[in-house]
Amino acid sequence: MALVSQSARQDMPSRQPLYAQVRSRVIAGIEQGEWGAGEALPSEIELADRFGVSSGTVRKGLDSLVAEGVLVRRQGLGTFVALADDEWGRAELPAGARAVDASLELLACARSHAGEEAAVALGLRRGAAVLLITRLVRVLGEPFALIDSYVAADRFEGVDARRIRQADCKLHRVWWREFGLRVVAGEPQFRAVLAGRDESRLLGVPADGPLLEVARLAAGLDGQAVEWSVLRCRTDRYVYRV
Amino acid sequence: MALVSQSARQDMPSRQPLYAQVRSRVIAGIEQGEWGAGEALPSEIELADRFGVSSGTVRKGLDSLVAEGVLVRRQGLGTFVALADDEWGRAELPAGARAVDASLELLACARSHAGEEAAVALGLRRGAAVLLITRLVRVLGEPFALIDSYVAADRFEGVDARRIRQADCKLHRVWWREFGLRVVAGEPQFRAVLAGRDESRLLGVPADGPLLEVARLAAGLDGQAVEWSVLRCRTDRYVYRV
DNA sequence: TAGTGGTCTAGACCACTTG
DNA sequence: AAGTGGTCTAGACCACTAC
Repeated sequence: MALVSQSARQDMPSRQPLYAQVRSRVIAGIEQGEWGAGEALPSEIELADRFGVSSGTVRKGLDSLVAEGVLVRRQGLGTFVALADDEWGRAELPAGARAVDASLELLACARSHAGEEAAVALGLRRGAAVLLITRLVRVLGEPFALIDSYVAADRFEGVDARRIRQADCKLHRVWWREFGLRVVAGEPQFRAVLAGRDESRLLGVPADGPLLEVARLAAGLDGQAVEWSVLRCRTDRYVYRV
Repeated sequence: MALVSQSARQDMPSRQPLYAQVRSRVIAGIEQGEWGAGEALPSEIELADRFGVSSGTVRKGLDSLVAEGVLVRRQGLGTFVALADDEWGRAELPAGARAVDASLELLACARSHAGEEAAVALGLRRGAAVLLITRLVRVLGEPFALIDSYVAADRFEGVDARRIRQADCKLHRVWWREFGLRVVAGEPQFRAVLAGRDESRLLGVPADGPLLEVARLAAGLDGQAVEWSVLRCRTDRYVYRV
C-alpha cells in the first residue's frame, strides 16, 4: 500500500512529511514483529517501492532511526534492526567500560506508589500504582550503580522477578518481548546526592559519600512515556558519560 | 572556485565527500569573517553555484552545522550564523533556567600548570603552561556553579581579566573575537564530588555537600582541542540537563 | 510577487560485501 | 557478478516570509 498521495495530502491540514510517514511505518513494522532484532529490513529501493516514495525519501526516513540507534546500516550488506542489548547499555555503564564487563542483578520487584517525580514523568497521578524495580550494576564484579525503575502497574501486568531474570534483568527486553514495545531513552537529568545507608552498603562507598544520580524517561518510539528510571552511581573510580 | 572535481577526486585515496567539503568551506567562511554572527549566508542555491555542487549536497553539508547549532535555518528567510551567545549557554545552566536569568562573574585568570586530566584533554605534556580561568555562575542572583577553564597559554597570548570581562565573561566570545576561533563543546563527563572549603563558601552549600562535576572539551570546528573546562554545580535546587 | 528554506523525485555512479 | 548502502545530480513543487 502506498502512502498518502500528494493530492490527498493537500487536504490534510496537519499532514506529516512523507519521510516521517516512512519512519512511522518502519517503527510499526518493528513493533509488530515484521522484522525482529538483528534482522535485515528490505533494501531501501524495495522499501521505496513498497511505500510508493522515492529512495531518497526512504533514506531520509531511516536516518532518524539510525541516529536513535534503532536501526544499524552496514554498507554493502543492508539495514538491520539493532539488537535490544545495545539500547541502554551505555547509559548504565561508566565511560570506557565494555558491556561484556558488566552484570545486572535484580534486587527487588514490587508494587509501590508513584512519587512526585515519577508521577509527573509517567503522566500518572501522584500515588498511582507503579511497579518499582531495583537493580544493581556491577562492572568487573565491583558494584557500580543502583537503578530504580518505575512503570505504570496496570500497563505491565504479570511482570515479576522471574520474567525479569529471564530477560537477563534487561527491562527493555521485557517490554519488547512480552509487550511488543520498543523504547528509547530520553534526555538524562543529573544530580549529585549523598549516599544513604543502603546505597553505601550495596555500592561499597562511605556513607555520605558523593553519588551521581542520572534520571531519565524511556519512551516508546511514538513518544508515549513508559519507564522512569533513576540511576545512582559512584564516580570515584569511573567517569560517567552519556 | 569549484570544489574538487569528480575525476580529480578519484585519484585521492582518502577523499572527503562533497558535503563534507561544503561544511569545511562554510566553516572557513565563518572563521574568516566572511559571514559574521547573526548574518545570513548566501542562499543554498547560490552556495551550490559557488561551490559547484548541487543544492542537495549543499543542504546536506549545512545540516551538520545546523545540528551543532553553528547555523540557524529560518524558512522563507535564509540560513544564519548563530549568535555565539547561544553556544554554551545551556551547558552552563540548570534545566529550565533561561539565559537571561543567569550571570557570569570572573573570579580569577592566571597562568598555571596543566594537571593530568587537562594535559591529556588538550594534548599537552603534563605541567605545561596553561591559562586557568575561574568563573562563577549565578542564576537569579544565587550562586549555582564554579567553572575552571584551561587553555594552552602560548596559544592565547594576551588574554587577561580585562579582555574576558569585555566579552561578558563568555570565553567562546574571546576565542572568536580575538582569535577567530569558533568552538563547539564536546561530550560532557560527569562525576559527583564533595564540596571543598572554597566551593562551599562561594556556592553557599555546606562543606562536604554533594556537587555535580561536568567536564568537557571544547574543540574548534576542525576538531582541534581548545579549552578544557570543569564545572562544579549544586543540584540541590536545580537539575542539570545536557 | 519574489526569494527563501523544506520536501520530493527518478535517476546516476561509487564503495563495499558476499557468493 | 549481484546486491546493498553512500553520494550526488538537476530539477520540481510547496510553505513561509517580506515587501
